[in-house]
Amino acid sequence: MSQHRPVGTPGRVGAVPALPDLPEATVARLPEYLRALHNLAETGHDTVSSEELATAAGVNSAKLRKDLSQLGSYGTRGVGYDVALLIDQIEFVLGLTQCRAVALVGVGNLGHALAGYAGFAGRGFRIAALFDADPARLGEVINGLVVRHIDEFPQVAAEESIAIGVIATPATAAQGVADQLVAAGVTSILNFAPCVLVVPDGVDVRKVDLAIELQILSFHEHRKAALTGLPATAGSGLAPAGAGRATSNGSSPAGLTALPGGLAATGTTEAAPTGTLRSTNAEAVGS
Amino acid sequence: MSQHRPVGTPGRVGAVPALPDLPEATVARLPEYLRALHNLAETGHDTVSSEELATAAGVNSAKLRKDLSQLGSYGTRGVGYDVALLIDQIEFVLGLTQCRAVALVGVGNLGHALAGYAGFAGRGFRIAALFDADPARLGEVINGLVVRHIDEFPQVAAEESIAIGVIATPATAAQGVADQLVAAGVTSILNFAPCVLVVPDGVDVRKVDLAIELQILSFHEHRKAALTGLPATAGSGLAPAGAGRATSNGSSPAGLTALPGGLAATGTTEAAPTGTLRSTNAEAVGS
DNA sequence: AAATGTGAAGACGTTCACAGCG
DNA sequence: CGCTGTGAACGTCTTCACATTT
Repeated sequence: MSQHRPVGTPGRVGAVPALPDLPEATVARLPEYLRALHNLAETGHDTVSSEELATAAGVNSAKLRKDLSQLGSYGTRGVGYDVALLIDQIEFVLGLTQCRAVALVGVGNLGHALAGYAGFAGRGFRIAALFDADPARLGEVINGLVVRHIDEFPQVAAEESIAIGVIATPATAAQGVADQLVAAGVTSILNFAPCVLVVPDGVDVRKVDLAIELQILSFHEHRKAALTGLPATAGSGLAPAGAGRATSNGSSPAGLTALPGGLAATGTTEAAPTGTLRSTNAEAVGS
Repeated sequence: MSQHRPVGTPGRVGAVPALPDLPEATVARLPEYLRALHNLAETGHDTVSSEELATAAGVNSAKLRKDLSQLGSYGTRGVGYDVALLIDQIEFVLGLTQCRAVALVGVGNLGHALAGYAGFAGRGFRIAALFDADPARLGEVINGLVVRHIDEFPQVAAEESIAIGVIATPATAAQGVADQLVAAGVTSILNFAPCVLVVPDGVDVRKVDLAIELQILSFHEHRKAALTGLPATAGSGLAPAGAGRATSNGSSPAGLTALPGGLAATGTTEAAPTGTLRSTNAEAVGS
């Protein structure tokens, strides 16, 4: 709480400003604010109020203000935030002032799509190299990049200054790949394989597991079905204007449902949690 | 809290077990436990201790025990948990006893990969239909499914009992698609488009944004670079066996970094915990 | 008057440590 | 004795409400 830096006179001297250590929850939302800000900038807005920006980013305004205040941000009371300035601030904090080179390992179904994903480019990242272990895939060209053997990684990583790796291999190969990446100096990994990665301290791992996301939704479906009793279709209202309420979620008593027998269902593996958003419900229509 | 159901005698009679309303954080971890349990089951384990399962799932044992106790789970003191039983329990709670039909909208780069993703099948989900708005893509067959026009959604949704939709369209189209899905009775949406969706109450939305994940990693890269002072590559130790420590994360003094334009921020840096998983460091090698 | 920045309160989540059971 | 289950302590995140500033 009391732990602020001596902001006495703001960034005065030459090399003063370091990175404030932001709460993780805040860090996870900054990219969202950034995206919203870029949208606003393109729409010709010069300033935004916390209310407007919060709505655009899908959070409430108090949270947004607190988040921005963490970076010692510069809003003007009575006016709002300067869009361009905020963009610079956030991009700086996120380390996006330089385009970062990332390596993608595993060019299967998903990896292929990631390699071709246009969304990375405009957001500060460049896929600098593709790797796989399968001899059959080596040499293949995707989006202008040749697929190389994973053993070439150390060399390429050094050449391209790669510090971030994306793993899109099968689960069985993921840990081995992670070890190779870490050994070659990678310090951040985005893991799409449905498994837990063990890495040394100082290496950050984030995980994206598609099946897990669906399973979480499944839980809520299950819950909603139990509450309403009727799993029917029901064409509810559209989103536009005053959205209608659907399930109340509070302290209502849970519904009952029959238990499975001695079944042994399907599935096999999955993955981890996400620090992402949850359901939103405001009144304004999106775009 | 304290809100459990009378679990007096376990899942005995016919319709006893209701859904406790679990903390979201717990729900988000259950799929991870489930995956670990399936792995254990395949390896011939009949029981697991909280310690073992926790390690396999990448969490600490106290958290795991608390999570499992929420579902009134059945561990045996002095022994551990029955693997098969726990699997059933968790699958039941997550609503995975039935295979759920999901619709995928947007068969572009990413959507294409999702349509072909094998990981869903074994995990309780079936992609039941594909949609797009682009006439050029209609009729295309992916993985045995024909791409249909989004306007056919209501009809197909009714036929296939679809309650979960996956949006993999460009951001500009996403809100419109979401409205269509909701109007047709969809109550859960997994959104891959980089935008905020506005939906009525009672509809759950989860978002997966690949660029955001990378941006979060970028932040940590930026921070680590500021701490070490040297953004060089540096091949650290391998992960296998006794993992080596990389960055010490404690109270090391913060490094300074030059600011862009006329910004000014200050402060000390420090390591922060994550809501989700973070770097792990145990000694055992993964698989 | 309008909107930011922030203490303080509250909700939520995690970790500790041990009682209690097998 | 080993391991689960859980009360209590602790820490983090969110929300409220208002003093402060332009």
